[in-house]
Amino acid sequence: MVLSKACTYGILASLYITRETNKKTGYVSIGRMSKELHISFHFLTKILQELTSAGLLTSMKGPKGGVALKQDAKDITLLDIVIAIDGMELFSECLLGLPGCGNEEPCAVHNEWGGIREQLYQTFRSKTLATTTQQIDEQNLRFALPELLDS
Amino acid sequence: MVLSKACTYGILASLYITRETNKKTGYVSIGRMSKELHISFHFLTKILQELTSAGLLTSMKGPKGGVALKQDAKDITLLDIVIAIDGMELFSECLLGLPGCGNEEPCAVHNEWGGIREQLYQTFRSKTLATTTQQIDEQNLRFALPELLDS
DNA sequence: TTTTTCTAAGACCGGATTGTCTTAAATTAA
DNA sequence: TTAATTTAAGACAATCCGGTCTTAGAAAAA
Repeated sequence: MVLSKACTYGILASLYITRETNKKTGYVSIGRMSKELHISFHFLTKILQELTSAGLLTSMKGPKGGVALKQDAKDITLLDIVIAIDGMELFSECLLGLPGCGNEEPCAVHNEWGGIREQLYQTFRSKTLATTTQQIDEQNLRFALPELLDS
Repeated sequence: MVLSKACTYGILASLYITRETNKKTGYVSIGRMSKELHISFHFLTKILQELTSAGLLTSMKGPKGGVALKQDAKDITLLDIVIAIDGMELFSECLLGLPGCGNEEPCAVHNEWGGIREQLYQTFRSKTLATTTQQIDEQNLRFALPELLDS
């Protein structure tokens, strides 16, 4: 798995918050969000706390409370969220896990992976919450988990 | 982590086997290999068993036994090894983990991730054990874990 | 045949990640 | 002030992966 589950939940939740705060001012309830995105409430809360302490979100307790973007949606990138939750390892580590791998001592796939990794970085960096939610609305893209089916 | 540790160990071991069987005929001892690559013997054994049951290696018990490539080194790609150990998920799954994501119902990063994923796939597919070991020798590339330092 | 050298196979443990639950604290509304 | 709503925080359980260990079994050598 390239991104941890916590990280993908963090991205989906951030997109949800962006769309909701477009509609109405104020905070978005974590309880309501967890229901609509089909993510465990307590797990989602923990993830959003990480984004809050990273300075990407603010929160408010009590009735009418919830979370909101701390910065403008055009100033938060998906890269910010990935780094806040999963850290920088994805963009710095050797694909084969060789500790000293670098330009001086490259491994067998160092150059290829370096290029791919850079594209991944630029992809996350170029997508802000604003542009991504706009894209979602225009192209009717998916950004939520489906309800789990009972089997 | 893009590849599991088991998968990277499988790649490193396969490259080692290719280089050793270049020198002498017959089988490569797992015990000796685990020492030189600094990988746990029993863990390496488990990984090599997966590669054996996937048809990439053969094994022989007893003295002078060990493992060997079942096919020619130019017919085994790094992709074969990745798929044998980690499966196809890396090359098929949605980056955001949305179950139904595809061309009909794309997620917000579907197209970008699709392109990157394809490059990753082609990189692994284009590198055979033969070409990669040749590259390692010519360019003096790293393909083994360093000995762990006592601290 | 017996011993030694190996791989085969699977039980087992520890730590990280994922996910659940409970309690506390803050804020609003009545 | 009191009650209701909501996040904060942390304990806790379950699951998966990485790694270790033990026993079995096969093949070669003595």
